Amino acid sequence: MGTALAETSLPAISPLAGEPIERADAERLAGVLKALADPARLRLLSLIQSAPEGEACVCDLTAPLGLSQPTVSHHLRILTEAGLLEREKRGVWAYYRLVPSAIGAIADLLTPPRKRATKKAAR
Amino acid sequence: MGTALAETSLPAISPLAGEPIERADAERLAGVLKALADPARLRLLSLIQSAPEGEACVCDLTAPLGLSQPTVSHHLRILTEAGLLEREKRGVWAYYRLVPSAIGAIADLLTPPRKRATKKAAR
DNA sequence: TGCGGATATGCAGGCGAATCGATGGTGTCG
DNA sequence: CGACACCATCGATTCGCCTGCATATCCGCA
Repeated sequence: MGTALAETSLPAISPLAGEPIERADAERLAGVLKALADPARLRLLSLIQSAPEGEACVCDLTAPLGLSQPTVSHHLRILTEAGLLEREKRGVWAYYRLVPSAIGAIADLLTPPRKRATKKAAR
Repeated sequence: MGTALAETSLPAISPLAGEPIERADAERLAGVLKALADPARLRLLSLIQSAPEGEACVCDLTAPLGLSQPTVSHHLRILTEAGLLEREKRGVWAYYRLVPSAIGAIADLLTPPRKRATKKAAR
C-alpha cells in the first residue's frame, strides 16, 4: 500500500488544472498532500534534504524536531508510504533520503498548464 | 486568521528546499497544504477553475460534489481563508474564483530554487 | 412589507490522526 | 555471551476535522 506516487499511480493522477478532476484522482492527490500537510513532516523533509549527504537517520531527527522517537518514526513511515522518502538500513541505522523528483511531481500537478507534451486535446 | 497566502505572509514562508525551515514556516505552509489536502476541496478548486467564467456559485457546486450545501459552503470558507479563493457576492449569489497565483506560489515553495531551467519565459 | 430562494453559521456525531510510553526485534561491541 | 544502542510496532489517549441537520441571515421581488 502507500506509494501513492509510485510509477504505477502517479501518472494516473490528473493535474488540478484543466478539466474537473475525478473523485478517484482527487482522493489520490489529497492523500499525497495530506502526507505533506503536517509541520513535523515538512521539517523532516527539510532536515533530511539539507543533511550532509542528503540523508539522515532517526536519531539525528528526534532532537531538532522535539518529538519522541516513535513519533518521528511514525512520520517517516507516512512520508515513505507516500513515496516521498526512501529508506535504506545500514547496520543499526535507518537512513532516509528524498525520492528525487517526488515533490517536484506534486508541484507539477498543482501548477497550471505548463505546455506539457500530452495528448490532452486528442479528442 | 486565514489568508495564509496573503501578500503579507506568503513571502515570509521559506521554501521547503534549502536550509531547514523554522517551525513557524512549517506550520504556515502546513496550514495551506492542509486546506488543499482534501478530495472535496481539490474538486472544488478544479470545478471553479474550469467553470465558464472561471467562477461559480455554491448552487452550481453542490450537485457535482454530491455534498450538502452547508458542507460545500464550509469547504469554500476553508479555501477562502487559506487565500486560495476569493469571494464576490452579486445579488443573492456568492461567486467564488481562484486567486490567480496562489496555487502557483505553493508549487514554488515546494520546488527547489530553480537552479537550472531558466524562467519559463524561454518559450 | 412580506415571501421565497441562496448562503452562512451552530451544533453534534463519528472517524481518522498525532502523540507518547512501553515493548520487541536486531545489529554492534566489549 | 551479554549489555547496549537504534529503530519499528502496539496500545491508549487526546484532538481535530468532515459531514449533515437545523437554523439564522441576507437579498430580490411581488
